[in-house]
Amino acid sequence: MTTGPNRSRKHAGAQNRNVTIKDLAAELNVSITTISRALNGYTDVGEKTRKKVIDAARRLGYTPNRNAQRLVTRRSHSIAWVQADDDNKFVDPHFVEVMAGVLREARIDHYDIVMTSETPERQLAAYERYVRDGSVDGFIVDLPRPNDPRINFLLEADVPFVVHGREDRQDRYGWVDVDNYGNFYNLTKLILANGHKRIAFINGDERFLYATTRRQAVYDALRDLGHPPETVMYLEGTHPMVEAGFQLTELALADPSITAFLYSSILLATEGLTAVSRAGRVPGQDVMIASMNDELQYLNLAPVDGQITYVRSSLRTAGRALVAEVIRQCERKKTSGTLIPSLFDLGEGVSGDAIAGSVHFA
Amino acid sequence: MTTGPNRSRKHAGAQNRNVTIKDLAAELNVSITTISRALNGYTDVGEKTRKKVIDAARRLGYTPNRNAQRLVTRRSHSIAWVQADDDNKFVDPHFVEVMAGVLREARIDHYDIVMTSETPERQLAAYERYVRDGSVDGFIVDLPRPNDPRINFLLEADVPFVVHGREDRQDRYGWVDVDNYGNFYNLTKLILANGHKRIAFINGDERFLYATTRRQAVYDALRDLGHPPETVMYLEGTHPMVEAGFQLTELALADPSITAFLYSSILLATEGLTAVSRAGRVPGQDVMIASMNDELQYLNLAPVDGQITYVRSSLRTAGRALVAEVIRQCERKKTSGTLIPSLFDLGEGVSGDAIAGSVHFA
DNA sequence: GCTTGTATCCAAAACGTTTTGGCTTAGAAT
DNA sequence: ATTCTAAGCCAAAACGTTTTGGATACAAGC
Repeated sequence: MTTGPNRSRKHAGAQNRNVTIKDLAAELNVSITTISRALNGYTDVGEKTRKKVIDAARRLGYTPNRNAQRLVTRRSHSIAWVQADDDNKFVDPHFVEVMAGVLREARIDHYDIVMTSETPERQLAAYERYVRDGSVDGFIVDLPRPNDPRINFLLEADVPFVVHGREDRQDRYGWVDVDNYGNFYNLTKLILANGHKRIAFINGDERFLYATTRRQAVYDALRDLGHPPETVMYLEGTHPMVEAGFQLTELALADPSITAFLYSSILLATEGLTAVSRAGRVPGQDVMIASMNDELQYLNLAPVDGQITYVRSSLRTAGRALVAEVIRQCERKKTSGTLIPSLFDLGEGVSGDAIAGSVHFA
Repeated sequence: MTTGPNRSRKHAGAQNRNVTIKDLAAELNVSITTISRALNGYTDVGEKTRKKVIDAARRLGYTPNRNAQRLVTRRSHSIAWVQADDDNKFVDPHFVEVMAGVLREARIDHYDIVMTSETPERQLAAYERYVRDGSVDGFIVDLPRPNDPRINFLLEADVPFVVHGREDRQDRYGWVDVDNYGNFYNLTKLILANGHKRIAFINGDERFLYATTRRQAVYDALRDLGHPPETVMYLEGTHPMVEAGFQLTELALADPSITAFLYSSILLATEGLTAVSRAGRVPGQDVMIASMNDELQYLNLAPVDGQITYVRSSLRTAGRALVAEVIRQCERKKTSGTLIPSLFDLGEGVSGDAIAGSVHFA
């Protein structure tokens, strides 16, 4: 007598059997080939037959078994999105915003998004498994780091994927990104144009490339406009950038020569605003607060209206573009990078045009 | 000549073929049956053979094709989580918190979570399709409404699912919930015990049952402690409860007899705190702010420390329980409801014990 | 009448597993 | 010597599709 496998896999059993292509064929006295071809829109089935098939399919509630389809076509019509779960860190409102776009776009093309979280050490293993077991057709890669092993692997495996963000091999894969450099260059320029002599820059986590790019942009702007690097007090938050906004701003407030605060995220900025207000400083009057605004839907900016100068950029749009791109690759159309456009949006009390205006300061 | 289907489904092509069970069998000169049984831990394969198989599998990088497994076992080892995408509404920080738990637990049991967003009208269709095409083994249902059609359908289809929240048929399915009634009953009791005579209650969206339950709890507490219903000014936010906190609080502030503010979510509460402070009122001194705290990881409560009295309850834990329960059903163990325990957590300036203490007010 | 073409249809193979129901062989029990 | 048991292996069927390579019938062209 043989016994079952070690990890007992009891069957769900008693699953009310769904109607199959065979049932349909029997019902209509045609071959299963005809059913399949009728339903998939081939031209070699007569119009009356096709109608008969479609009607019967609807009537009997026939839906092709996805697993059989996946097996024979070798396509799963799903894409994987592996989250880094380094204990508590992957939860980030920015991420949800992207996800909204991802899910929306995937739905349109009838793709499924399969989401997993994995600890950093085991992430790569998850990718490998998904590639080898045929679970998914492609991948979304988030928050790339320098020389990211996930990208190494996916390039090597030659499997469709898209990156949210860029690194040095950006010409070898599809990516979607905001213009981090341009936006922070312009924000810095704007602050300087308003006469500020010292700036606190609260950046994101430099383990991720977007933060590095932003830092470079800020210092480049300083240099190009003839200001010394000491103009900025540089502060780095850790990902996801919470708890940081308040504390780091308080730190910067200790130096009274600082009159402008530049934040890498609107989330940091709103916290910073609280700290600034508590310290008795008045945004738009004796201090300027600038930030990137990723248009987090849940975040109510009404209370801080007119107190923060920001550049808007839709993470949701980025999410949609991500899926569009990876699906394009799955269907073997050409690969390309997508730059998500940003909008300059100035708070109240703004004078002049977008770049020159806002909270003028001697 | 016949032409292809209307919606052209080009194959991804050139997929470097993965190693199959046949390859492995050929390599080792054993049958595929033996490979399968060796890898799945059956006892009718010799130990030397099993070792040989396992070694070769690792060496050649063999991973069983998931789609073939799904087809033959009729189990997908994945569960669906369909989000309502009524344009902008499904993005909610509470949701992410639950998701963190969901993904974490799913990973442990090697289940995949397939996520979709669907417009409200088409949600049910998504459920039907998933049931019929064998994509998933079970479902997670979020934010149940009264007589929820999704629950009707899933009960009818007799397919594993779990509900985050409860409604009147809670004995017929597995669910996970916080003790909404108990928590708000106690919070109200606490406010009254501190001598407050008028309370503003900013609740969540009553289209969802948790909000209704909370309202009932508040009014029951009033009644049980002999206070008239007019004690509370009732304000309802719309889901997801953003933009509401600030405005509704301002509205309530217009009535100076109100000295306590009770919020359905810490998100509302922090916004409300801003409004209260702006109005020159001092939390913990001339006004009390109480709330449910769902332990949103990204939300920095340090700045508001000691100013809000709350009951803590982990949405992440709820997420984990959701998955555990639905998997239990998929594997045909018994079904049960899970109540997520809450913690009373009082702000600074608290006197006395958890229920009687906090911000005493004449 | 014979060929060619066209419109419909279909049998069978294939996808990569798991599972069923054996079949050997070797040793123990009779 | 025969029967029984257990250990170890395997061929074949099955899961539900899609796709290949015809087959059939009928009309048109010669």
